[in-house]
Amino acid sequence: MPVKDYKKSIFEQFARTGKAFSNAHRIELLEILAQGERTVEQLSNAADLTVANTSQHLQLLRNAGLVTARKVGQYVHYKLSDDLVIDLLVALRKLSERHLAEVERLVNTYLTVKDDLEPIPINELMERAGDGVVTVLDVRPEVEYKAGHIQGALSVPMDQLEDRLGELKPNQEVVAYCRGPYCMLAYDAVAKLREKGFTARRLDEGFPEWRKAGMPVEMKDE
Amino acid sequence: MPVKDYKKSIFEQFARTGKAFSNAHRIELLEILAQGERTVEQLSNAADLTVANTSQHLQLLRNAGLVTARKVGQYVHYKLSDDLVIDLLVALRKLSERHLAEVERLVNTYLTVKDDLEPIPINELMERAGDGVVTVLDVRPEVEYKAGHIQGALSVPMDQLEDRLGELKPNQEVVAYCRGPYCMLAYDAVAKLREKGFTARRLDEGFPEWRKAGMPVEMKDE
DNA sequence: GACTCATTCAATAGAATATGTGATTATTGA
DNA sequence: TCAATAATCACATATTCTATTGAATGAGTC
Repeated sequence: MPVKDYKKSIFEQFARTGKAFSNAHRIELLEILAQGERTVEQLSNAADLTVANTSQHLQLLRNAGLVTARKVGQYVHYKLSDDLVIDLLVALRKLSERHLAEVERLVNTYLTVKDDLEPIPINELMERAGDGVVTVLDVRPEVEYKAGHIQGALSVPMDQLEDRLGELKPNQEVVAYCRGPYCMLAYDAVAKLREKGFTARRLDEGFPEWRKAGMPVEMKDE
Repeated sequence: MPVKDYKKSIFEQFARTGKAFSNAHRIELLEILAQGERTVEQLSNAADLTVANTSQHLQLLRNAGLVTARKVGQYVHYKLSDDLVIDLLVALRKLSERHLAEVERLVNTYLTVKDDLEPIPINELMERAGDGVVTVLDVRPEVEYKAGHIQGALSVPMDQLEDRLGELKPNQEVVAYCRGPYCMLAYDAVAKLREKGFTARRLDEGFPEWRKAGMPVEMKDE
């Protein structure tokens, strides 16, 4: 095989990986999988796609080596094949934010409160959580909490927050987190908590970034 | 705009960036541009595409915000809009290498000498170049050298190497570099130099990585 | 102003992709 | 064994992407 063909085929291989990121639904699926393992049905619900369609996108992602599947009974569980996929997702987010004015517009329109909430960086939360002086609040749906969460975090899904305020220590600062930079659950939670008189901030990033940073993670039990 | 639409449009924006990386020719163009600024004609030659086709791919890349163009006389010079693009290219390479067995096969087939050549990492070259004890050799085509090269490097394009061996100090170690991890020029150069009795190694990575690492760079003059 | 050259544009045909529908497979539990 | 369910497959269709061709633009030159 001449060098020219070698070059051609290696770029084709890269493009195969790139193609996985060329469709909005697939990116959404990957972002959901960045939270943790999910079944096809869960994914199709979360991304609002038909099951067949979801399945096909997953096949493509699997062929590109980005996700792996394991069958448990009649369910097939998919997950990201490793953290390099998260690296690429993060690089894609950063690049898009930097270069597409439209992204910035969308983010500003929807996350206007962003600067008011004084986000706390991962490192700082890690230190302070160790001292036991903050309540770490996971406001994602319970199923996502069960699949993996920050060590010591309390699960209070957003839609139950108002009813369960009594479970929080009144004088302790609360740090809420959710899925990642474009997830609005934690914003809503902090707004609600402050409204009710709590001292609350949100984690700078989401659960995938926390795990990626090598910080302690738990599964299932609180 | 409801949250659902917001989510939809933000993933669509990410996909727009992703699409740029979904075609082998476009990735090749980006890799070439990672070397430095190029005109449309240079790009079309290097990537072996028609000018019109090259131009169209460049439009797409420009719309995605990945490259910028400036017109000088009748020539249009394109370059990467910033280093985040290189970050994404690198992430894409790494991910593809990890997950596509085919990439590994290609790399092994063509770069079998890889381990024999004891590549020198960027940091180490930086230290040793400061002491003036190594000759740094740029074996890319001269036009690429002129567009930017490692400070103090000597330009000896691969096809002239054999005729210009006299310009090298015989007792000094030579470090050759070229475009990046999949560029074979530096491998060929090291093999040739060793054959002729020189002590030669190749730089671990290429010029884009060197510049990216914040190491000193020169343009035009040697 | 006519000419040349680099680049872009516009139109087209053909290839690849995305999605919905309905059938098929695999597994579980009755 | 049969029914129910999760997931995949197979096909048809609409859409999008890509490469090609030839014309248009626009800057420099004679």
